[in-house]
Amino acid sequence: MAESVSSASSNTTPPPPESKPSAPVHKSWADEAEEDVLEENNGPSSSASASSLNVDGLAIGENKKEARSLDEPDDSNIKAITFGDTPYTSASTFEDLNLSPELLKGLYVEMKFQKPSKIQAISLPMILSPPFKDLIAQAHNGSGKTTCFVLGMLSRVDPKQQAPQALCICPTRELAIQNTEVLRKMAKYTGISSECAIPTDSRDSIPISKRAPIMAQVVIGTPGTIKKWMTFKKLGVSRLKILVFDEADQMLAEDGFRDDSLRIMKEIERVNPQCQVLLFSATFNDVVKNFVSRTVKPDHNKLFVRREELSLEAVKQYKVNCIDELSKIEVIKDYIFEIGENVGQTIIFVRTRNSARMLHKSLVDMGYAVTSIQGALEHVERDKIVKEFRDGLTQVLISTDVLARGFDQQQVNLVINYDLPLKHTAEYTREPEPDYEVYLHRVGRAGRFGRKGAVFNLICGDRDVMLMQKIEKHFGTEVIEVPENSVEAYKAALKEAGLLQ
DNA sequence: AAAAAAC
Repeated sequence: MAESVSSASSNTTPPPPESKPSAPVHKSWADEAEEDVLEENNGPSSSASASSLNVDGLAIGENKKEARSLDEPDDSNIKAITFGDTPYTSASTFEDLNLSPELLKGLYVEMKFQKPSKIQAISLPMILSPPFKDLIAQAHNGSGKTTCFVLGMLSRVDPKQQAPQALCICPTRELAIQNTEVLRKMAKYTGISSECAIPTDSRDSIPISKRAPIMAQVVIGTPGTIKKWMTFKKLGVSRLKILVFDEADQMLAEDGFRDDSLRIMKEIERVNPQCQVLLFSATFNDVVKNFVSRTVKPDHNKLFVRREELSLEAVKQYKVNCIDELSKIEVIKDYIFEIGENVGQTIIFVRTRNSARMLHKSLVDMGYAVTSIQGALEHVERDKIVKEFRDGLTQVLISTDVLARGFDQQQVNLVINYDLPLKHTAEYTREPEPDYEVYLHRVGRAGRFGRKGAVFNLICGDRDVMLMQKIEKHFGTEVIEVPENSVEAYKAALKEAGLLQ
């Protein structure tokens, strides 16, 4: 059994991010790939008991000797670790993937893609080549992960068989809707049917117990509704060929959806042990990384990105010191809104539902046209707010972390962290911890597909200063301080970010 | 004691 560690050439569909003039100097990839493998195998995450070794250790322990790395000329930063001797050739065109003509047409005509992005070039052959191994895939925000698993699902579906063959589980309603829309667009010429499994407002909907069984060939939804449909035997999984977890680290995190996800996974595995499982996310922290590799089959493949390489170079990060809460609002309206209006749409992230309501009211009272979204709103209201934002009817959206992950709106060039993301478990300990993953996901709402963007972190008090420092250290990036509160200083920042002339 | 889903 041989392991190959390789990286693919950069063939991005969308405009690629500008290459950074001064790439950080570090050890060769061979060293890093090996280190990562070793670390995962018997590294500091000692919480994993010996049982973790019987699954993953088998694969990696064997492979260690033969691990090798191919240094690509293009500073490629995705590492592929494949299991066994199935050779995978990265796809430089979509034609390389043996897709149906209808699906190819969807990619070119509907999606307007030209060729696979880097993550697509590497992951699609792994997903689509027999024996259809499980895959854990990490890739940068906005790099085209959705296409990977949507295309993966569509090309594994047999169009002639009217039964659920692909299932995708997402952490939020908004993401399930977005993924369904992408899939329907891409599937336009294939005739493949799909269904979005999300809760409806109970008043005007037929209860699941009275509904016909699901016939759609692809089902995309949130854990609760999918679980419910399965429990009521309305969603059969015996014909399932492929199961996808979007934002997989959150879906399998202990404080995330782990219980729901595992229950769904187990049920599918019970009737259908051969079902291929794909886990996709931009982030996998060490704890969850260790856990997820034990939830998939031992012979899975994986793609990973080093933590330091994850921050998007095209999105400039800034911090602003604010004396109190009120001055946060003043910074937003007097400086950021003042000059930010012409640079595209803005998302303001807050930590709690209540802050979302409060900030929304304050800004509306001052005459600004903003909307807000959070999980306590009614479903129809949430859908409406998102639609208005997508249609460009609103420029500024205040949001809790409901939209922190995956939300893809290319016109968003500006992200404001009104509050820094905090790890909940750490809130009551002496030393608060930032939620690094959420931070990265929020930042990733700007700079979609390598576009330019900027983030303003509003810092208030010693705790925020410390949190910000930790974030900078964790990702090895410098977050530049806006030197003073003046229109000129913010203009300069946005110019530097490439958002203003 | 957050937020997410949803009972």
